[in-house]
Amino acid sequence: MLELPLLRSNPELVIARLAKKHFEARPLVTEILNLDAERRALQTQRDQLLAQINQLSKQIGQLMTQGQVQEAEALKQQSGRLKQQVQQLEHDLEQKQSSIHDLLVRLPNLPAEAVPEGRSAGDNVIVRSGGAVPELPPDALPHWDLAARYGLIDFEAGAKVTGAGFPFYRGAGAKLQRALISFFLDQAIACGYTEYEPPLLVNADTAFGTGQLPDKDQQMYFVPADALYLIPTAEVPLTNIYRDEIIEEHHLPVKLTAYSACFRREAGSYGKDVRGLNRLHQFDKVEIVRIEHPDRSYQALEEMVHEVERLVQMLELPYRIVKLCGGDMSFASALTYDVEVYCAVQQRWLEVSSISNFETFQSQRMKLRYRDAQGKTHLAHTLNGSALALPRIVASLLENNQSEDGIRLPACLHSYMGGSMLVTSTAA
RNA sequence: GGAGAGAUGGCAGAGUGGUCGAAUGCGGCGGUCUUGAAAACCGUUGAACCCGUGAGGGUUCCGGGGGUUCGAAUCCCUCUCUCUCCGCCA
Repeated sequence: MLELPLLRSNPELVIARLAKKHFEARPLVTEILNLDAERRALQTQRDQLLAQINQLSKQIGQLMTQGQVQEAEALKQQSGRLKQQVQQLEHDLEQKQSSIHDLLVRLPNLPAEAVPEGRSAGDNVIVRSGGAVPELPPDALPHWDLAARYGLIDFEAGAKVTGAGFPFYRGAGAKLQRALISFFLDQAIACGYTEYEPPLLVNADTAFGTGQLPDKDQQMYFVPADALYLIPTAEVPLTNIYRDEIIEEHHLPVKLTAYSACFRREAGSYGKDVRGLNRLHQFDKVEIVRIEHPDRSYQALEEMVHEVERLVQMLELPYRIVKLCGGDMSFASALTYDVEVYCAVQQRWLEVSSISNFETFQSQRMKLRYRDAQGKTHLAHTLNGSALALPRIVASLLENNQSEDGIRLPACLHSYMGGSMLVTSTAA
């Protein structure tokens, strides 16, 4: 949610910046500013009336203690008339306020200066890349066939027990999940993040705070009996820890990490995008979250990209880092980098992390502030990124590291897995 | 699930209809003192919104929402949460 004072002071800037996201903001901005002016006029009127009523009440109190009942009665009547006017104003005021809010939440975040122009994923900018694409024999298998051959993942059992997109991991496949989660968490902790284990269901206020509500409710699973949502990412509970909080400036930055299962309905997806591990309804992910001082949030974003880059380097996967263009960015983001790994058999780049600076977009909704040395409160900047999402990492590890001997593990996982091979071909 | 108690400022904790945004203590900040620090003493110390160039003024907020009243932290209704006891349970 954008800050209203920014719209008031510089509406043209807002409109121009949102054009980069291919969002026509002028009608909304104009309507918001009109309503805002009306709202402020109403509040001024109401406050003046309330001040009069408060004044009268004090006088009545004095008269009563002096026993001047008749005079007091006259003032009571006067006060009653004013109160009726206040009620009407209050009603109008609430309407204006909720109208403004409803319109304001429809404005996307402003893209940062550094965001490239562009309309779709094809216009994203490759920042850098690394790792070598392996040479594979012509009979190399895609990960879903490898998973079946070595008994690592049982998609059919998942479909039977729950539905498509809810696989069982099995044997070395299950252990690999555990190993990756531990590896990712250990790396995040080494970078100074505090580990949390969050609730997997959240209430509506929380879902609103990070921007899943009101627009993206169809992406979340919902439990109606208790009005709770299954989290699509640990970002949601983690960031909301600080909803409605004021953090002392010297406690910044706040750095949080958590492993969680993530639940996404992914309505409308189909075809090769959802084959195997490419897109699931439930998956595992380690998330990193930061709450930063506005002056250093972009430096923090770069740090986070490097932290994630190091993970894919240690996993010895071919990767590239992409800066998203205005048209491909999410509603709430000011600047986003995606980290993608290459799956050598599918011959596709798969997104395994998305790292964003939301500036004050989330903190405005959440009233997440910090207090500076002068005692002034300001909105903090929030950032988050995947570090990392597991399924596509697993897909890439399987496809890229296969040989006639089995499936090799990168060195960083040897201690977690108790060996250098995930599976050997004798196990097939 | 049943019974009871409670929710007040960063924390602890007073306050049961008027001058209460709220005593007091701790913590924080500023100062006096000190070579420096501690102690002591003095002062100060919540958030949001509106009007105003400013100085300043006004309004709201004592878990959330609603009500009674000229006037509510204080009375009533309701919801949420916490604690204690019982039941159930990984």
